[in-house]
Parts: sequence; C-alpha cells; structure tokens
Amino acid sequence: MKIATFNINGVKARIETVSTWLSDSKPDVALLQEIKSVDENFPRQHFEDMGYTVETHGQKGFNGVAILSKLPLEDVTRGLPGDDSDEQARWIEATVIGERPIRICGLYLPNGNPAPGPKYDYKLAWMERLKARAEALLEMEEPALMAGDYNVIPQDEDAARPDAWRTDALALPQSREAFRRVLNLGFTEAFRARNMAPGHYSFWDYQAGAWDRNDGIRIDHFLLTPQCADLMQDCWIEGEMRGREKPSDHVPVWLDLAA
DNA sequence: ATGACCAGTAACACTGGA
Repeated sequence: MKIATFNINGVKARIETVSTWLSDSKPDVALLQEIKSVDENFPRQHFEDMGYTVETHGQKGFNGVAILSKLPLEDVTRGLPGDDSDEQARWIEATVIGERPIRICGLYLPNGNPAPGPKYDYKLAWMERLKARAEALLEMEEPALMAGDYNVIPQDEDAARPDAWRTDALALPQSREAFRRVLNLGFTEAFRARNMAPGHYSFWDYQAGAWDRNDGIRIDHFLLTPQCADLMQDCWIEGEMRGREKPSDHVPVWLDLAA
C-alpha cells in the first residue's frame, strides 16, 4: 500500500495539479494539507469519480486537511484532542481497511512565526497535544502513523541554508525538542530510517528562485509506530513535483507499506 | 536577505504562509 502526504496549498488552485498527480502516481491513500476550503466547497465528487473515498476537515480561507483513499475508511475523527476551544482545522484520523487495518493521522502543524509570540505559543501547545495523542496511539500496539506538514526542520542537514532558519519557528531549538520528544516516545521517522543523507527537501519557497537554487527545507514527515515501521518497505520524496506546472510550494512524501 | 511569491477573501489591500 502506497501512502502519500502532500501540502497542496489550496485545493481550488491545485485541482488540476493534484488530479494529474493522482492519475500518474496512483497513491492508495493521499493525506492532503492546506486545502483552504470549507467541507461544502471541497470538490468531493471530482475525487470520488477518480475512485477515491473522501473525508475532509476544512475551514474558511486557511488550513484544512483531507484524506483520499481507494480503500475503505472507518472511524473517521476530526480535530486534535486536548483543547475544545481550538477552531483550526489541522488534524484528521481514519482507519484504512486493507490487508491489515492501519490507523492514519493527517496533520498540519502550526507554522508558529513570528517567534516568540502568541502564534509560537500556539505551536508549542499544539505539539504538546500531539505528544499526548502519539502516546495513546503507541498504547494501542497496532500499525499507526502520523503524517503531514510538521512545520519543523528536524536537523541542520534538513535545510540548504540552516543559518537562515536559526531564529525561525520551524527550526528553533524548542521546536526541534518538541518534535524529538514525540519521536523519542518510540516512533520511526520513516524518511530518515531509509536515507541519512543531507540535501533532501520537501518545501521550496515561491520567492527568490528557491527551487532553481535548490534552497529547500524538509518539513513534511511520516512518523510510524513500531508495528507500522515493521511494515515499511520504502519512503521517498517526490521532489520532481516542484518543477511541474502550477506547483504547490511543498512536494509529496511517500510511504510504501507491506499491507 | 544571492532575487523579483502565492492563495484566499474581499473588494482595488490585507492576512497567512514558511
């Protein structure tokens, strides 16, 4: 089973790009972030016609996550637990019913800039809630994963110019520590389990010719429970997508599971 | 700061992104 995570930067603006990608690359499950659409306006029928089951958790204007799946989905839940006052649409979960059921969480972690400030406080608080959900997933002792746009550059080798990000919310020591605290509960960071080399990125800014200069960062990640990591066959980044027509500023990251 | 953006909402500028 091939699962991809992709921050599409607006479903309306990306409908053509995403549809071509689905037809060409054929993910069994696609976790989408930044759909920037309310559920009523999401082009559900369009993706259903392509053979996908569609579950969305959107809001007006910003954020928003979705799951497209060729396999049946069960027990869909929306919103990251831990703060009933949080109105931002950044988390969706479902169980994918394949050879072996897998709990899949799609996430869009807050950017947090400028730091310090209320937006950074929100990011760190959100990561605390993520850690709590991650602990609960581990306790199930079943194949499960959390994937999406983490808005965290885990290490210096995940940026072309690490010094340019030194004071940014994506790379501040507190952000990296919060990410590591989740990882160190016992998750496998899928891409790094397969490839230790520097120079692999999942985001290139639209500005200043970042793509042409390969001035990128790696911020889209797959975190796997041990039972899920046992099933991993491969993990890779589809960087080529950034050079296509009307690209998102992110590219898809892929996970292949023996399930 | 090696360089000049993009999407959505709302109306001819702003917010948010990273």
